[in-house]
Amino acid sequence: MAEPVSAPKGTYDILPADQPVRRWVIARAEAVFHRYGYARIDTPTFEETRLFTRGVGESTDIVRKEMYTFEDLGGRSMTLRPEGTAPVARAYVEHGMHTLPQPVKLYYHSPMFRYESPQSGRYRQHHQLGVEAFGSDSPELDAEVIGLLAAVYAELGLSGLELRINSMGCRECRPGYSAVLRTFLAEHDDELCPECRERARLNPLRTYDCKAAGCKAVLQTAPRLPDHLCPACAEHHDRVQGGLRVQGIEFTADHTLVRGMDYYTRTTFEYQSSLLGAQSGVGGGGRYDDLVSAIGGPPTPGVGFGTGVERILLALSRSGADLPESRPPAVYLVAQTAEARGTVFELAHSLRSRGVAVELDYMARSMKGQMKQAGRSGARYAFIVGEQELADGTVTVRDLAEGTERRMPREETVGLPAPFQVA
RNA sequence: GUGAACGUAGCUCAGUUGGUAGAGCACUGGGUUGUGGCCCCAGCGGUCGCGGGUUCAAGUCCCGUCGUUCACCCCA
Repeated sequence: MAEPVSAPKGTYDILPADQPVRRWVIARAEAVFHRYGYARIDTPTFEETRLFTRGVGESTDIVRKEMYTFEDLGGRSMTLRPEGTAPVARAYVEHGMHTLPQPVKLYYHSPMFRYESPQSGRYRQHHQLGVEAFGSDSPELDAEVIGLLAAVYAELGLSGLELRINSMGCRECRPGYSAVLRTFLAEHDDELCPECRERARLNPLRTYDCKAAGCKAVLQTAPRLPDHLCPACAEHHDRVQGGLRVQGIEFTADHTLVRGMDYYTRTTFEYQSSLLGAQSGVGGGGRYDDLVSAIGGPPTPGVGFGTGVERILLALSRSGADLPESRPPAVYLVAQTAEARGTVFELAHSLRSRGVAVELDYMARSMKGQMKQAGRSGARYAFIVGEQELADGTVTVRDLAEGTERRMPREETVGLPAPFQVA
């Protein structure tokens, strides 16, 4: 026997039994996206590597150590999409969407790839649902996007989420704060972990990601970002919070919330669930007013979020909610004798072409075996064809839920009441 | 990339101080010849993750490796 092959580390198969809940989550989320005026976009699974190095940022963990990058046969460097925003921004530019009425509101559902060590709720291939709105710098749009994500979670019955928000400032005020923070960190160099010393030089804001006790202690006394926002950013931040209050959304301001992509400006936010353990983030996003120009487009503001399908599923299953299961066939056809099989096969075709979901036996099972299958399949009806039915052109229709049955001509079976007609 | 625990039938697991593998569920058949979901009986199914080592003998001890889980880290 050949050596067995298993799915790559950190990946998984989405089995038939897993599909219904997943499809339900995606469909409900899409319904909410449409309600808020977002249209679907699909971008390629891989992109030129420089889209991410320029868009997401050279100093981020994603770019530095988590990308699936490869050279194609033409010698071009390609990367499996690690996040959804940069590709959608690329498509916005490439298709001249700045000529459309702004803002342009797009959503996606796509697999993402990151070379990380897997654990619960963290995979090398996972799926995100996300939205991006380009072309408006209105703080109401930030508040709406945050509210939209809350609406998605509400639609799915996901509760117990905590929302944290922050402002990263803009290109006017952030460099000033960065410099102040860098100076401060330099003064406390000996108290920082080695990685943070590096971060302090390259991108001081990244030190907020660190969980080391020493670094956290230093940052407790560090100059705070909110105190260094320019008047325009401060006002924007206030108005976002006002917009959240209007929608009745509770949040906590967290000035240490720094997300993993360098493109964020002004608003950042994150929803966390206590049901998820260490990987508590269910979804998050923010504003990225410099991203489009960074990848070669016209200066265009934008705001959006991404939320993890697997994390939603995990939180949902741990919350003990009632979740959808797979749909059974409406009818299971039973051939009592070998001679009846031909008629049953014909009947299956005829019913299916009228839109009825039909299942039947392919394993030459006994009648009892077929009845057993019929019961387990969850079908409402068993249609039984035996010697007598064969002789007079009828079929015995057994209602498996009621335990009742009657004979009727085969042509009349399609007239049975729902759920018979459920496809 | 670092640390810890775990890795036995498709699934969930048991396996005593090392003596060449078991249960439940699932699957197949049967329980007197035209009928399911319950019950009973039988059957199918395992290179004990993989590779080395110690031993007369290893699922059981040791080392390595791969994988899973948890934590660090990072994020969805």
